[in-house]
Amino acid sequence: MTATKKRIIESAIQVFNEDLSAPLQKVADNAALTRRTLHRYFKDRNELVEICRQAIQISCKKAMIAAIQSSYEPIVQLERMLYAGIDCGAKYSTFYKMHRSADHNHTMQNKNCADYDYIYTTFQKLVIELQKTGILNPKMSPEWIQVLHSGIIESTVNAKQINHQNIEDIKQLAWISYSKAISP
Amino acid sequence: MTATKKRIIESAIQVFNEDLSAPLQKVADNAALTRRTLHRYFKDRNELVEICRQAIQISCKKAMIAAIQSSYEPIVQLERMLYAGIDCGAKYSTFYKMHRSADHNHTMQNKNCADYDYIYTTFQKLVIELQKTGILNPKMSPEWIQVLHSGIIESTVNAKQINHQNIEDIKQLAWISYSKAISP
DNA sequence: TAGATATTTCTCAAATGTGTGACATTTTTT
DNA sequence: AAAAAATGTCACACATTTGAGAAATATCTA
Repeated sequence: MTATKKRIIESAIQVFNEDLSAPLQKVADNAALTRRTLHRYFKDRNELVEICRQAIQISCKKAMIAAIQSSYEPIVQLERMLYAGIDCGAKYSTFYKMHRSADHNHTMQNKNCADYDYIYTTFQKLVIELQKTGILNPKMSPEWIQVLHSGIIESTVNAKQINHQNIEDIKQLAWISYSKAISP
Repeated sequence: MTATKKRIIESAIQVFNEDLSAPLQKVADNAALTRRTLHRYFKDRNELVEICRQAIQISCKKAMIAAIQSSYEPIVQLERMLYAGIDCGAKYSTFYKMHRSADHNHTMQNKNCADYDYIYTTFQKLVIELQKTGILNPKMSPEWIQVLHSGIIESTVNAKQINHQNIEDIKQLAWISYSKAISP
């Protein structure tokens, strides 16, 4: 994959994340190249959108699975999953929404869906395990803890835009806030 | 304002919230009426978008200011501001973004900007006050506590869509999570 | 520097979206 | 039930967006 193609995809992800029907001219401007060049790399708009979705899936999946496999300690796994989501930034909320939107047909035949499920059943097992050992609040459902997880990630995306703070500081703030929120 | 006009605006807010450049046909479909009817109520697309923005501002401002004025106790005010945001739902994140986007020219001449500032300087004063009295964690900046606030609201929007839980239960969960997250 | 490759510029046709007039149909009001 | 008001259907002009060819220009590479 050429550098230009990557550049277009990153630009498109940024633009489409906040306006899926934005004209391709916007994507081209954002990537600092012409629309004609953009059309040489992608058959049509649909293909570009689809490739963006794939790129988001691949990078988020990779980060989340690496986080899960980076430790055997549930609490460490949970912490690293949060950091992985923060590293994905705005992509994460799209990833999250993709498998939950009403029109999405979630099926195990689809590799992406299967991986998504692996990630979130693992997450839920982690949470239940930590609730049993008294580390997490047993009164909060795993589902709530999960939406909170993505809400905190969303917060860090906003914090980055507004505050221009050090990303490591933001990560620490996020983990402190999150772990306190869900502790008994 | 007729019921139809309201219906169109609510529909448009839903659609534009997730895709600002969506075709008007989508708005019409979502409101279960024809594009022709939609055009009878609004001069053009810009007018509809602008009216949606006004509607969001009015309803969010009203809810937030009422929350502030509903008590003299800072911690109660903070709690009610969270509930007010939750009641606004998806509108809240648009409201929040409107005054913070890069191209928005934030000026005190504009009533909406002035009101927004009133709400958020009040919020910050509240937080600083509560940090002084040891109720909130003094190590977290008011800015972070604010992005967390909107992140938690975002979480409740997702929780509603996914879990179809009782809204009052979600509010309680949200407040418990938030207050713990920001306590010392 | 010469040749290959990538990008831009300009152009244009096709597709899609927007706004409106004329008239039919439905719903509401009296 | 008749009149009035609101909504739908169809047709159309116009604007914007999309996708691609052809040639000029820029960039990279040996």
